[in-house]
Parts: sequence; structure tokens; C-alpha cells
Amino acid sequence: MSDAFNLGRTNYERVRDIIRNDIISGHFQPGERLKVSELVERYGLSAMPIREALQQLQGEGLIVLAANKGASVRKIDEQFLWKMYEIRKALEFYFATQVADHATPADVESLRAIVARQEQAIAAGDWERVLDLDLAFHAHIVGISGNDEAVNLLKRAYDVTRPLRLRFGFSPVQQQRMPHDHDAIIDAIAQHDTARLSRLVSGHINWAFTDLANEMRLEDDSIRKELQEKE
Amino acid sequence: MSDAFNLGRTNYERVRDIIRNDIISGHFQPGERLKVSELVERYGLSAMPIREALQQLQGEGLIVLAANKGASVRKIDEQFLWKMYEIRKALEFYFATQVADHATPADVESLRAIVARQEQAIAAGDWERVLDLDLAFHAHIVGISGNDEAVNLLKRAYDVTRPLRLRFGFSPVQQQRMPHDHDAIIDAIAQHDTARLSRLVSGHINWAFTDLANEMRLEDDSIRKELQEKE
DNA sequence: AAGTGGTCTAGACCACCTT
DNA sequence: AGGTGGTCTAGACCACTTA
Repeated sequence: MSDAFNLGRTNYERVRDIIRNDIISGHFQPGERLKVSELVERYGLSAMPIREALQQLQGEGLIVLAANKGASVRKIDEQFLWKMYEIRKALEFYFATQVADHATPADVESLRAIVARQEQAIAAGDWERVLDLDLAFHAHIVGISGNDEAVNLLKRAYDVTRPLRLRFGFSPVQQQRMPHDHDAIIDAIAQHDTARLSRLVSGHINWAFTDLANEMRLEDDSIRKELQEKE
Repeated sequence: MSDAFNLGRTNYERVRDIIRNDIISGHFQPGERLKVSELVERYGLSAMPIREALQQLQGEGLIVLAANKGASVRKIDEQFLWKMYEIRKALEFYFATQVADHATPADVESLRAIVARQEQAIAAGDWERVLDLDLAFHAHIVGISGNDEAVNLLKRAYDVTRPLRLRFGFSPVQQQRMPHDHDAIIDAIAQHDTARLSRLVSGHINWAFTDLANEMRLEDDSIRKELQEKE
């Protein structure tokens, strides 16, 4: 039954998708060691297909492999986070300039539907879903260009930083700003206003980074405080 | 002796680097099937380390893996080529805006040295070297931003299309234009002229794409002619 | 139905870390 | 030296293709 969905798929592909999901859903924490023997237990396969899955996930940037040391979930510091957001900005800024002209009314409608669903998810505090829809929104825009390779790069850059957002959440301000920004972006697309679209997209990503970095620092500070209190 | 350079490296890493080189140097042609059994012979290892190398190379986009079908060198049509050049433009355009202000005289000097060496390589018709230096030039510029992840993406986008350029070469016009463009780009950096730099970089990449696509069509046409003559 | 070639398993091997 | 855990090998297994 659910086998039907797995027809023609190999074990390393299946376990790669499962491990990826276990990482971006936060089951494996950033920095966490991924021992083959434990994964063997968890997924009921032998070492090799799991190793192959890990090789691919390294290619996606989700994990780090060291020779004779094995795999661990990529640890994301503020600097790395910044690098990923810069890459997003580069991609989204450029493709925004390519896209505003070609967007159809159907595109605009899809984007509005995504925003509506995202607002519900924000209200419900369902951050997994908020993040899914956020990626869907931005990927849809880049996708209008027809450059699926660029969309893949964008997805990777989102996936790599996703565990952090899941852990730290969105500030109340960002919860308000996100749909607001998205609406403005849709308007610029509907009006085929390329220059404004690019500006909005890149500002939007800046805020998203700033907000996440702040949330991280807040938690860092409270941890530091706890440690001090113990002394 | 040469073992010293391989200390602490595993077989799958070594063979990954060798296969990558065999692809970007054109030893394996685009579209060519990579059978594990043949690679086992060629590199003197068993199947698994070779398979692991292939998994990683898929992550880099150099090869395509299909379940139960194995690996082949990515076949690059004009559409895919275009997608890669668009990604380059996105990255280089954006990072050009981030970089002009921070470039030091040492950066300018390094870039001039690269161009000088590239001119020699062009005169000698040594296209492997021309391409190495071209990547070095563009990677250096993006590298000024300090975003090594962006540099890695850029390298991948270059590597994937490199076999094509190696096969089709540069038109005489492009052989002239390339160093000329590079000089103008360096001048814009030296003068911290961000707007001009971005414009130059993206125009330069457009020409590079147009030239390669033309060279490809020329060869396609001559093949078509040959086939017609046989009828 | 046989052949080809990709995939998986079990266990040996070996690099690195700790005592 | 012993332990842990990553890496590699040989061969079995199995999916897909051709006849």
C-alpha cells in the first residue's frame, strides 16, 4: 500500500529522505553526531546504504563528513547563517528581476493562497508549516523563471538553516511582518514592477536574517545567565 | 612520497577527486555512462568506495544517478547551460555589489596577475589553463566578500559546464573580449564603482554564454551537414 | 529466460582515541 | 594495548533489459 509510493526506489534513497527529514524537522540537532551503527539500528539497514545516504546529504550541505570520523549534523553559527542568507539574497534578487514580467494571474493567485495558508499557520504557531509555506512562496517566485536548478539551490539554502528557525521560532514582530512583506511582494509582481520587487525581496530577507539572529542571541544570553547563576 | 599528500584521506575521497578531474578534464564525455565495474577496473578498488564517490559527485551536479540504472556524466544541453549561467549571474551580480567597497590593492594586483597569465594561456591555446584562470578570477572577486559557501556554489556551476567549453573552445572574438572585459572589471573594482562593476560582470557572463552556445550550434550544424551528405 | 549491472549484507580491516 | 567506530571487500541478491 504505502509500498506503492516507494516503487523503484532504492534503500539509500529512502533512508536519505528519511534522514533529511529527521534533520530539517529537528529530530537530530545541529552538531549532533550521526553514528552509522545507531542509524543502522534506527532504520534497520546495513551500513552501506546509510553511508551512501550520508554522502548525498553532505552534498546538500546538511551534514559534515570527516575522514575516519564520520558524520554530524551541520552546526550553524551566526556567520554561516549569514552566508546562507546572502546566497538567498543573491538568487532571489536576481531572479526577481527576471520574473516580474512573466508572472501570470495564476502565479499571483497561487502566491496569495500560500500567504493565506501561512497566516493561519502563524496564528496556530505551527512553525513547521510556516516554514514549508515560506519556502513554497519564495520557490514559486524563483520558479517562474523556469530555472529549476536555481530553485534547487534555493531549497538547499533554506533546508540547511531550517532547524535553527524551528528551534528559535519567530519573534512577534516577524510574525506580523512576514505576511505583510509577502503581500507587498505579490503586489509588485502583479504590477510587474521589477525594481520594487527586487528591493522588497532583498529587504524581506534581511529582516528574516536579523530576526533569527536576534532570537539566537536572546537564547544564548539566557543560557549564559543560567551558567552565571550556577557559579 | 606522493603518499604524503594523501595522509588521512580515504579511498572514496581520493577516487571522488580523480573521477571529478576525469570529468571536468573531458576524459569522460558528457552523457557517458559510468559503470561501476569499469571504474573498479580503472581505479583498482571495490564497488562501494566508488559508489560513495559517485554519490558525492551527484551532489555536485557533475553526474546523474538513476535508481537501479547507475551513473552517467551529466549531459548538458543549451537550456541547462543557460540555467547555470543564470545562476552565475545571480551570484556574481549580487556579490559584486558587496565587494567593490572592500577590495584592497592586493586584490587588484592578484586579479591583474590572473589576467596576465590568462592572456598567455589564450595565446598558447591552452584552454584547460584558460578555464582554471577564468574561475580563479571570478572566484577571487566573490571571495572578497568572505562568503566561502558562495564561492563553492560558483565553483560547482563552473565545473559542471567546463567539459563543454573544453570541447568547443572559445571563438576568436571571445579570446579577445575575455581579457578586455576582465581589465574593465578590475578597473571598476579599483575605483570602487559598484554599479559599473555589477553591470560589467553580468554583461561579461552574458557574452560568455552567447559565445559558448554559438560554438555549440556551429558544431551541431556541421554534424548535421555531414549526416545529410551521407544520404 | 538469461544476462547485465546496480544494490545490499556480513564481516574483516584499519584509523584514531583513551588508558 | 584495547576499544570504538568508520571504511572496505567479496559475494549474494535483485531490478531491469533483451531475446
